[in-house]
Amino acid sequence: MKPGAEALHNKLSLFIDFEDNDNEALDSLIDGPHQQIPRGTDIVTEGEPHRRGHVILDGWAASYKTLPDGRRQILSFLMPGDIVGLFAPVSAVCTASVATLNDLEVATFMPEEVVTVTSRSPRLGVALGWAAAREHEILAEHLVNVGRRSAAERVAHLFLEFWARLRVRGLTNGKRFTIPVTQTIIADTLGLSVVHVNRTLRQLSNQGILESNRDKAVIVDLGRLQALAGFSEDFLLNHYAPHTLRRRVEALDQMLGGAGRSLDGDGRDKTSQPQA
Amino acid sequence: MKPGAEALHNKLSLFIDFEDNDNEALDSLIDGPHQQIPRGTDIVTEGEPHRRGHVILDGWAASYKTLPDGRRQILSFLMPGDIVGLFAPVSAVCTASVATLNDLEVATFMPEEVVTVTSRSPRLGVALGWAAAREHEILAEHLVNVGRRSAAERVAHLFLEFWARLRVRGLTNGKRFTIPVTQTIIADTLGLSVVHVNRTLRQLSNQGILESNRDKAVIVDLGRLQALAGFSEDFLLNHYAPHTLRRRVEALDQMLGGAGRSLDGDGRDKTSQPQA
DNA sequence: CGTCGAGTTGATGTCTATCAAAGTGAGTGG
DNA sequence: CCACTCACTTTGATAGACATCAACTCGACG
Repeated sequence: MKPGAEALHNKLSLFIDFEDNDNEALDSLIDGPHQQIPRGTDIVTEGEPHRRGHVILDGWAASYKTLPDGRRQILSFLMPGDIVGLFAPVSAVCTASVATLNDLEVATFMPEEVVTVTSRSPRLGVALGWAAAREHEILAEHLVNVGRRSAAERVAHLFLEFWARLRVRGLTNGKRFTIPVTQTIIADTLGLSVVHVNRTLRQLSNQGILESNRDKAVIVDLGRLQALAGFSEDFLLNHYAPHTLRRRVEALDQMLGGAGRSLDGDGRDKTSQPQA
Repeated sequence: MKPGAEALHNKLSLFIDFEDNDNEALDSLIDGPHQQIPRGTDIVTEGEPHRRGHVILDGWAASYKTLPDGRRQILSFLMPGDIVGLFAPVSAVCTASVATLNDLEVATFMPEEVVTVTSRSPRLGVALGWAAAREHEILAEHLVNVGRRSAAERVAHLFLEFWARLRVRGLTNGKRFTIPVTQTIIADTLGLSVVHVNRTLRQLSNQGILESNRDKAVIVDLGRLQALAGFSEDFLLNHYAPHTLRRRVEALDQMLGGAGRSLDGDGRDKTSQPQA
């Protein structure tokens, strides 16, 4: 497997056990032309029609919306293994922009290739749908964050999200990880001012909870960070309970294959605990 | 067509021109057992496994998340024609609750019926996927709202959203419409306190822009309300430009038709995930 | 007629924004 | 090798938006 595809593979492994033809199908998404994109570039622009899709192989990007007066809200972060424009054709034009946060390496694909991929490997299609669903989850969690949490809680939660997402892809080094994210960007994610993000970060650092700068972050005291964030077990579960998820996939496989088998009893398996 | 299904039909008409078998397929979603649910009931509970799906025929509901200490964030509103649990099987347990805001009439369906429906009418499946994608859009818009707008802007935007969504379904009476929404609920939607929502609403009323109470709202000065909200044309477009959307559907129809089989590209994959 | 949900209003407090400016550190060019 | 810039972080002072606390009104309801 190509090195850059590993993160994507790791991520999707949460949902399905890969078989040969899944791998082949997946490869067809990342076999397209690769591209190096310098930091600070918009690879998607709000209001413009959709172009090619991108699989992020290395680097980070962020999707965002801007208001006429320049205020900006970041919606989500895209990291290695994430896919931009997966279901692009669903809307006429892009509804948000996507900007690179550091130098990015991507594989590009044509929108219709998604159809090809899912027809070659329906199971992979399902996994991709799941991945999209999780993005929806994360968006919802961001809304809670911004709507109902204090600055410190928001920051704590965001860093835990980074950590969790990178971990799943095998991109962390214990409690240390790389984040190409300035305080300005954090501010635009959390609906705060840069100054206040700075003070909050400083406070977390002084309290021996979290160290961070533009390049990297170190979780010094995980327990207190989680306590601060009120990091919900459910959220963790979605990230760390592949077995639960795998069972769901099997159930759905049946649905797709048998088109009408009963699903009774599905979902009763909320048993397994997140293994942090 | 059953009366309660009209809103759903209207909504989906934005995406496809209905044909006979589409109608039949759609009917199978609402032919299931109907139910009357009193106001203030949770029809879905965060953390519990998924049960049946619901098509809302009459009344409103809201999906929300709560924090351990009781703070609450409403994620989205569900009105007649909206579907709860459309793609439920994608996650093991519900990640948000759904509560009724007034007495609700719903049709219920089993999760696997979605598969049946989309296989009987792939075009309808696509339309359902589209609808889900739009919900994703609305969620993103809520995030911008809460993260980067002032109280007055948030309120203005929310009421314009209500108006737009109801209009599409033929549920408005000019600039007057029914909303079973208390100020407490608005507060939990916008990340504000009840008191401040009240003052903001009062201010809008005093300025002759918007009149509202628990039952209904009247847009008195649409121009100023839109100006206040910075209501983007894009957002409107997504709600009012069926022709654009229709063209996209045709394009996708071709993709689906060309690439092969009915179920592989089934609508489910085209979504960025169901509401809640 | 008392209770209850909802809306309203005033007084007070605080979290966070805004304004302003200085400090760091990597990278550039002379 | 040393200015010098640029992007980013940090810190102080001040202001404002919104939260919180508390109390009152009003209509619906049993």
